[in-house]
Amino acid sequence: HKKLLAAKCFSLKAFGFTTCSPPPAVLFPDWAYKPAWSPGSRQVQLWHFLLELLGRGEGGAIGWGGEWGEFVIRDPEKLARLWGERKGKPHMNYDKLSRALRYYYNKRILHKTKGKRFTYRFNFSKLILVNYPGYPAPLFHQVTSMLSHFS
DNA sequence: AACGGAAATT
DNA sequence: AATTTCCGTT
Repeated sequence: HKKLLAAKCFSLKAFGFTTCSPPPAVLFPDWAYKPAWSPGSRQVQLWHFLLELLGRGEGGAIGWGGEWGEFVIRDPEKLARLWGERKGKPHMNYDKLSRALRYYYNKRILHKTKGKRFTYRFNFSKLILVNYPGYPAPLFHQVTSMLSHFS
């Protein structure tokens, strides 16, 4: 149960929040409270992880690009290594990580910037609506202001 | 490098 | 369900 709580706080971090002070019960949809073995439950998602690194300006492996929501993977194998460490998959590499990114195309979470090497783009509007249907309006504004980075 | 099918994993 | 693994094709 403690692990699930950590996952909730991590999701907060993914959107640029450093505390869990607003009650998690208000912030998270039902699936966040399901046990790990339950169908439909999840733990750390790849897009959480990417936003976490981008949010703290990690600098090395990944960084924001020029367009709205666009990001560039500067060191693909390093990013894969970090992701593998987070998920406990020591044999993770960019070939496999990028397959997971391509599965995001149909989910409307990500989009490829064609012609730009290692460059993808978040569909931020969909991201909030699709994954956090009951997102409270004040937090939505906090998220969008964090992302105004690009305006 | 990037794509996407297919099967396996958790 | 969300990847992970593998791999043939563009």
